[in-house]
Amino acid sequence: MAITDASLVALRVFRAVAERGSFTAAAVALGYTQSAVSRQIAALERAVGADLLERRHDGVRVTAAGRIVLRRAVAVAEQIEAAAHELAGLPGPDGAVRLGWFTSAGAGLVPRALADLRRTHPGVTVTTREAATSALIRALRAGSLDLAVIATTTPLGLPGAGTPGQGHGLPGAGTPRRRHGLPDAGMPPLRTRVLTDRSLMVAVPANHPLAGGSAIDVAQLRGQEWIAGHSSGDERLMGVWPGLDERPVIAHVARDWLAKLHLVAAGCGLTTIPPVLAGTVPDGVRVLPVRGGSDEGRQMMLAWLHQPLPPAAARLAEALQAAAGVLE
Amino acid sequence: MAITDASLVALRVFRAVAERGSFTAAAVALGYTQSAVSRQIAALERAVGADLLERRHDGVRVTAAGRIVLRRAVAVAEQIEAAAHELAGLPGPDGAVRLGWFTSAGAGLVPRALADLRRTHPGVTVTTREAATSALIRALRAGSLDLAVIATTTPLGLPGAGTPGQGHGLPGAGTPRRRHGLPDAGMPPLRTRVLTDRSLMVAVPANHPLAGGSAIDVAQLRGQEWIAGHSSGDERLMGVWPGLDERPVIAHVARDWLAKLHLVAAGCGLTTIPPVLAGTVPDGVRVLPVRGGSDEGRQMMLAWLHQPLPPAAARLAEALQAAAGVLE
DNA sequence: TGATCGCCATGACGATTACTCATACCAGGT
DNA sequence: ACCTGGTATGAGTAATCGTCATGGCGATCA
Repeated sequence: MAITDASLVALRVFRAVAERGSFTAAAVALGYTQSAVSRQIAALERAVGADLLERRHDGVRVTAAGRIVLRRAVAVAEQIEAAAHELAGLPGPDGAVRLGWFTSAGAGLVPRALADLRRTHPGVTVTTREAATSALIRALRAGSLDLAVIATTTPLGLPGAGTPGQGHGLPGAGTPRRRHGLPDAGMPPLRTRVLTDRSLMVAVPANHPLAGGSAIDVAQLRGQEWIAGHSSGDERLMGVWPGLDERPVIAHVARDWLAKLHLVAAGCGLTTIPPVLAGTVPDGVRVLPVRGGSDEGRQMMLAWLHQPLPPAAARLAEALQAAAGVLE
Repeated sequence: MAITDASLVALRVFRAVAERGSFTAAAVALGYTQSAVSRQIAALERAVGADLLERRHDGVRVTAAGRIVLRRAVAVAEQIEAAAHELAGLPGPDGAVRLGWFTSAGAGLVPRALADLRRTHPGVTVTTREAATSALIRALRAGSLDLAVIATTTPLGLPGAGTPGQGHGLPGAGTPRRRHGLPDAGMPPLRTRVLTDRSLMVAVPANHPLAGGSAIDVAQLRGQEWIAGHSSGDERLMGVWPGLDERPVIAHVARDWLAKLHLVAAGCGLTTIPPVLAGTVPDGVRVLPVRGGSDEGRQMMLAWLHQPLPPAAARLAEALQAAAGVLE
């Protein structure tokens, strides 16, 4: 192999490791796991044909070959950054904003906010894309996204959740405050704002015995059949009630919310649902809060990197905040 | 997405397209298909968020955004090249040569040559890796390999086979000559030397009715059961006789030569085999030439990029040539 | 006008890569 | 002996990459 087989990602990771002297620290900073960093470094060393880092018990040291590659990695990054700046100077669509969102926010919040924004600010163009929260955070840092709607799922053990980061309010918010549960410890710190802070609910078929009440007692969830969400990495899609104190009976597994909700409507089982989606359920589905058991609160947050937000992004942020307020 | 999502491969492909004004020409030059080039450009354009190339019926033109990226792509390539040069100046193992080889050569030629070389030049260190011929050619061009043993499989329609390239002999060979069947039309031209030029053979079980003769008539291959090789891209692993004029009965599919040959020994069927592997068959297998039908000749060639070969690589080339001579 | 050619785009598919979680191993400290 | 901090690697899954085949478009030619 040769250094021409290296990837930009590997060079970026190597730089972060070299600057921090630790795979683990670089992983946190970049939003990867230590394992991914280790593999990227190994791949780069294979490509180069030399050890770039000397492993020690308390981290790593850059070798002579590593210093050569580091210098060039920095220069490559500068070329890419220069290209980005030059491209930014080109005429482009005014008011273009790139928004990322995690799955549940897609159906329940983003469309409403975009429709409102189109009415109040027709000049703002928004492109959106769905991703897991960890990928959204990486994209913010990489400059791929301007804004992201992220979920706080700290109780589920997200990567990078060890040390709470710091967040900031909207432009002009003043003193930084610590935000509880922000799933990110990277640098530079992201700025965030809480959009909603609600407890999870359960979607039941309208003709289900539990559908007649105003709330479900957690004990009544025992013995039910569940429509489980797909579980992958940090993206634990909802399905079984998180506080269920028995082994769940999983009748169906689906990733798609539409499929899940229609399965509920058809009487195939129950599923956990965030309140943001309550307004999107089809006929034949009731959404109910759960009493008792542990608090299953979840926050939905808006995150961004650069302060101040450009006007178009600020308008979008306001629209998202307003839409979330309606849902509260 | 952002330009930071770009890959070095995409930048390299974009440069080749921009310089040639054509996806198809760039594909030939780089050893890809037009389709792969098209996808790489599309991915890069998504990353950048702008069209880099203006499509026309007779090729492509670089856009304003494309010119910016092109300049930076060249600069990035220069940084990578500089790193390679600086790394080359580091103390490393003397006489290290990187050899690539296609599957059949691995068992039949390379081990013999390496053993000979170890005896005659113990200071030469060789690392080898297996790959399909098209990937080997790409690796030579990328500087990942110093030498490659490649197969000429032009009758099987290899990518880039349209225009024969030019080849040269070993150091000091003099005037360039056209080499028939070289599966490569990229620039700069590779230098090649034919190692063997033999006809394919058939491996039959020792107790098979066809095993008693000194050769097999092509008509006798009808109705036999075959052990087929895996077929993937340009790497058509051998199995069914290429000139068979009936629909083959495939009893087994295996990629591994050892497995294939032991299946033959067990009486499970016949398989096509290059002569280079004749000396590696286990007990219970006979290898026979085939008479009649079309000529199923195949060349095994040595290829490299830079002239003159460094001393260690030249020694390896000689060892491979000598080993091939024994097999002729 | 229809056929042909050259060129890029895209569907479908299989192989490879990238990343995660879980676990193993090592060194150092208490 | 146990704990902590750190890197390496097995296993599994999703995404990406590249190929072949095919489609669409424009230009040229008979």
